Amino acid sequence: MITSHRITPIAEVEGESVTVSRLKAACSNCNLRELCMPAGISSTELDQLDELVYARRKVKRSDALYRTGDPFEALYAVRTGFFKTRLTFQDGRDQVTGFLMAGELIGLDGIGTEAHTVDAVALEDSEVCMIPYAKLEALSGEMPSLRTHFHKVMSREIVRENSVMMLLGTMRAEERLAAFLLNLSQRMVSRGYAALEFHLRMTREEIGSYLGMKLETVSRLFSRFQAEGLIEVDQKYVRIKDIDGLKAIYAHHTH
Amino acid sequence: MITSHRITPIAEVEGESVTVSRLKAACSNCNLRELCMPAGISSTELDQLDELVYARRKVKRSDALYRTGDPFEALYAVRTGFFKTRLTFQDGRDQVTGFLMAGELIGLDGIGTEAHTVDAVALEDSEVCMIPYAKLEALSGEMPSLRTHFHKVMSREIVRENSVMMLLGTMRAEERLAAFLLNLSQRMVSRGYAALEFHLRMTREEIGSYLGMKLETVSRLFSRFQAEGLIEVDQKYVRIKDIDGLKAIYAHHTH
DNA sequence: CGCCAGGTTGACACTTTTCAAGCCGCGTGG
DNA sequence: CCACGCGGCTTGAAAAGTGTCAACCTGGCG
Repeated sequence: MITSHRITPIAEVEGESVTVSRLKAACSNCNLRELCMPAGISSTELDQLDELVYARRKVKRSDALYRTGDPFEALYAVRTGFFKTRLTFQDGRDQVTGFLMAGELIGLDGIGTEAHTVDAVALEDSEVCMIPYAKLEALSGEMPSLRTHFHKVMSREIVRENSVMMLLGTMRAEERLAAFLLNLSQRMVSRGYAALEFHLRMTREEIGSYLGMKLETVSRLFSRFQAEGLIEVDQKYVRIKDIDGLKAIYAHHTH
Repeated sequence: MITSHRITPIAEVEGESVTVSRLKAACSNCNLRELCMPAGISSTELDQLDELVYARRKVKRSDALYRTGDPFEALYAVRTGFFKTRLTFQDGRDQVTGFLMAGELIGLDGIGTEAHTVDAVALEDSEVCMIPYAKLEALSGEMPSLRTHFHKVMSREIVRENSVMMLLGTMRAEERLAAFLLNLSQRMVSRGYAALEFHLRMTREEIGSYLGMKLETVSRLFSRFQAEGLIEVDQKYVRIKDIDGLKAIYAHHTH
């Protein structure tokens, strides 16, 4: 068990303003605990978890939390802000593989090869809790509830990606965009934000990249959804006016 | 620790011929060990692993190893044969999310919700090793090397799915099919089979489903690849004649 | 104040799907 | 043993959906 917390320099990324603070991150006080950590955990276990979270780190908008090829050291839980993960193909094409908000875990891609396979980029000024992976491995040996929870988190990521595959493989552009808006809305709700009104943190191009379409198609669809009275859009601002209408597009499958 | 191996009935799936045999599956003797299990494991640890694999199970062609909604009990390592996993959407559309061959692990989708979220279907008469998940959880508490290995396997599955997302999101049909053939070829090689000649275990429709295109498109592309001298196709038989040509299609990105 | 990234919209091109017809090969049953 | 049926595959022609290219707009920031 670690009793004195050493402050050591962490991953200095050239040319970027990365701040690491030892604030004693304290899962035990964190209001994201429900999202982030195993439910029904005992208070002694919670103390152990507090050992796990090494430090917080601030990441400025458009800076990378890590990059493809970086050695894998830690997982990160988003405290505040918004990230995307981006996979770059050998010929330079890239694709957004995920958008991450508060309480979600970034970095699972690195475990398998001990190096990151995607870039994680902040879409707004953000803060993460850093979870050194070696500690997580060790602690999960002693703490079955943590282990089980961690496995569930990974499995759910696999399942999420399955449904993205289905989205990309079988759905039309309008269905994908409806699914995307509904998914965002739902995640806002579970964080206590308004369900039907939000600011997009990403550009049309990033949305399109995630959904496998061009930015022009995204833009046209926003316009069309608005014309049909489903939503109200003004640049990054979106208000869902007819959620059932969106659900119908997403699921009803006119064919 | 379990010393006497009880033979209890396992998941009786109605109307399907599922055979479970207690053959003392014995990872220690298994020629798939390199694929399936952590490298550099000690022999005492290997004995522990043998405890983990509860039984083998035969699955006939077109039967399901498990179905969406089935309670999650175990992971399965493919011993022989070939499987697909299939995700079904609420409106009935479905998509193949993976093809699995010997040494690969099926069932990770179930951990997160304790119920399976896809169907796993044998594409030929197959046999799997059953790994009860509760045992894996428990044993991974005691055995760091197993724990680490398991986490890597899950992470690699996430990474694999990332690259399928890229395939579906950014590549054209011909690029996807080339990527598919190259991937199959590579996996054959790592199992000691011929790299450039194989029998497809899946239909055009299943390939198309996995790659997000219609079976007619798959068929046309096979014909075109053949006409261009890249491959030789006769129904399920495929021979790669110009692997560099395929790689060029996959990666070169004519645009 | 002017630039520029990000967004919108139109016209047209291209890829892939859809629909349709026909072929092949294999297993089943007469 | 052969005929039949049927799933799986191939191919063509037309339609639909999305991408490409281009012009223009807007708002924020240096």
